Amino acid sequence: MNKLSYGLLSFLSTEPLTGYDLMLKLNQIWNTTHSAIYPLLAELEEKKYVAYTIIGQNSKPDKKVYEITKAGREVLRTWIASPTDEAVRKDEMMLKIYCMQGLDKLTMDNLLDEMEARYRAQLEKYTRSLEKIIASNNNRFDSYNSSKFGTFVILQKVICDIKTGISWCKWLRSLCNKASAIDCSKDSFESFEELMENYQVSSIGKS
Amino acid sequence: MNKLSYGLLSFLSTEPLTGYDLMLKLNQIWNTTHSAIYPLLAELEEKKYVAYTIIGQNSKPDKKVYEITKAGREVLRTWIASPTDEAVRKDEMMLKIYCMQGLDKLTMDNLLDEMEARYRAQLEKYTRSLEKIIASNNNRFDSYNSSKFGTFVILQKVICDIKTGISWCKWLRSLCNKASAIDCSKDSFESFEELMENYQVSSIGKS
DNA sequence: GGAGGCATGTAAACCGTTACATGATTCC
DNA sequence: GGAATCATGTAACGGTTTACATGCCTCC
Repeated sequence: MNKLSYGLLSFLSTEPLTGYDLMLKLNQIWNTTHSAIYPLLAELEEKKYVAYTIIGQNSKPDKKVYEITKAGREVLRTWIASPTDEAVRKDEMMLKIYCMQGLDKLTMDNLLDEMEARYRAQLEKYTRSLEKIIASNNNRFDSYNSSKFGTFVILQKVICDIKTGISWCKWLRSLCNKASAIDCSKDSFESFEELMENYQVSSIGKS
Repeated sequence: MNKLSYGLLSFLSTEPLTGYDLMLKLNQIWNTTHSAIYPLLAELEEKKYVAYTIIGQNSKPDKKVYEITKAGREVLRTWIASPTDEAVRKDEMMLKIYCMQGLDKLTMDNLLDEMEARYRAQLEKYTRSLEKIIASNNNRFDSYNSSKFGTFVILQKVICDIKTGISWCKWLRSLCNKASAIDCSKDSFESFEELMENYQVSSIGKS
């Protein structure tokens, strides 16, 4: 049972899904491919943590719709109570940004353009996902036990992270365009970090 | 030349470092282990992209301090101009949060506690790193071409992401403690996403 | 005495991605 | 006609992690 196996069980815990659906949904928060998913689903089925039903479709290939079993939910519960590993992050763009001191203005501008465009594409994609989730739930959740509530709160975070990314791109671009030196001790310095701090303390810190 | 190899060259582009140092620094933005780094450094040395000097230390093991070569910088430049892959994210905690609909209050509270504690530990660690960078640069950067400027701007983003995480934990906890239903269409709904949006449009969007 | 940090390295096991493979339909 | 979407699967390769291996120093 590797982490992706638990990821599959997690997503099956709220609704029955095909391997293909699992790939699409999981990819929103956990990078993976269908080639990794199909063999794991077969293993989970052998272990009786999931069961599938074959649905024949006309004009589309047959599909296997997987459901989690009681044994599967039990394994999930054990995993959730066990220690959690740190998040894995590997962002090639950040490595390139690290090199900025050695880059000419044009290359730097191109990098920032590419980065901001990517964030904007992601923002549109995830915003649409969130709108769908909210609409399919008729604009309300009875409690955190509602189905789709997990997706709802995760999408909120993902979207905020992307927006932070876009703001950061803008902030970085303005710093690169500056003719004068950057004085970090000066009060007027537009520190990205400080801006965020002011916001968060005043708006959420109190709750 | 895989991505980690370029990561090593990136970090060597600003200062000479040992394999051990590279592991510590890279880990701030790119999860890896020393076992992956040492063989790659040997390969980079064979290809003449890096060169090392052995430094004998008393009371500590000898170390190999690596420097990037002209050929290495050339490869870096080519890589930076080439297409960039999407970031890889694998966060086990998010998978567990996805399952929240099936969790009892106690398990949920424990998860949120664990998550917030982790974010706070990260915040302290990265804040210290940032302070060191700023202090070692005497509170100023002449331009984006300054050494350490890459680390400076990346740390700002990392810290903001962590702070967003902490705020999100608080927001989520308040939602879980709510007795009444959550109405997303209502004006008074504390949408995490909307809060962030208001902030970012007013403070940075204009620049 | 044991744990942890500094410092390097190898080997095996495991995991993940890419490419191969198939096939019908829809859209440009 | 070609590309994209739905839908499943396997095989080979490459990458990553864990464990093994060493050794000295410092701090508790």
